[in-house]
Amino acid sequence: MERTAEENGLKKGPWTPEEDQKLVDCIQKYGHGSWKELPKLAGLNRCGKSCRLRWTNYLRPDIKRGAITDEEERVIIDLHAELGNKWSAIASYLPGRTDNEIKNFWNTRLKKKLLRNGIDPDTHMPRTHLDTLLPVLPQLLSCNSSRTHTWESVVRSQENAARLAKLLLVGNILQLLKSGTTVSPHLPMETISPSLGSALVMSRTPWDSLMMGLQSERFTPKAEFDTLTCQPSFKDALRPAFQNTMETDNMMDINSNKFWESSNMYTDFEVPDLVSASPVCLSTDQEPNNFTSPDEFSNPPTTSNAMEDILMDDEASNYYWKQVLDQATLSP
DNA sequence: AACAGCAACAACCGCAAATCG
DNA sequence: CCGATTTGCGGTTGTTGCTGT
Repeated sequence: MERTAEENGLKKGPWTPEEDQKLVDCIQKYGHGSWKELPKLAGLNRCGKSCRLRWTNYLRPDIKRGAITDEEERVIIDLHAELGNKWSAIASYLPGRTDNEIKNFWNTRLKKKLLRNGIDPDTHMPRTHLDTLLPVLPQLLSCNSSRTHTWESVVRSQENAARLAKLLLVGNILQLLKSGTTVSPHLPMETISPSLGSALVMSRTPWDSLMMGLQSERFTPKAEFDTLTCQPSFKDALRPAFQNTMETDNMMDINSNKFWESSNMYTDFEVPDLVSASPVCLSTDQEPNNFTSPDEFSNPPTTSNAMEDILMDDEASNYYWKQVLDQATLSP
């Protein structure tokens, strides 16, 4: 059993220039056939493990000094999307860079950079949490250009808001499924998004046109994210669906950029964490839903198959939901 | 000037795979 | 083949230096 350096009375902590020199001299003279034996040969009061790390991460002559370049950054992002946290594998593509350096660079900079741009650093996909919708819903509901809100126009606004909610729901489900998380259609809606359940049941209108947008290849989340520029093209991904669902009369034109620019939806937007599909998250103390639905819609189903009730509500959408879920389940 | 907060980086630890006897 | 030892990897922690108050 390996004992720690402390247990062996060996030195820990930062290396001194003298120690570095001893290590370099020793390796130049004898090589590093056995890291275990090397400290004795070099006259160092360090464990072999510490010597190896110091050599591979800092003293090796082929170490590339200086900041990681933009090009290297691009490579790291791409390889991470491909390989995950296989730092040594990623490092093998970047001559002179160590796995430790890349790992640190990822954890301290790239991770934050991706998060700032609304990208989940684990999945490299846009973070389409359903609750991102909530700040937008009031705007959707109030974006009628006319000052006089007819009941019909209000209902229509709400229908479109619900459509947006559903669209984001699909994106979230796809993301969860593709990331390997199992989502049962029998889970209550609150499991997926406690705050959005009531919003989703507001409208029970057919939304086949929404699905047309979804089915368009442009929706594929990964294809919509430029890993190099870290710019999610979330807007463009959603646009096809809205071209079909949004009415131009009394509604802000979804194509005019006015909505997107003012909604702050994907720029400088603080994107919350992905919701977990785990029943652990089935708490009732979630943030209150700041969306007030009309009375007739204010009783979201609470039974165990509530989600199924909602998603499979009408025949038109039933077929599409099954397709979407099947597709997502089959995807690697 | 002193302090707190934060980011960046170096180094350590634990575990698992590979190698050795 | 099997247990012990070594090596490699990834996650985490500790230290240092910078910046803002």
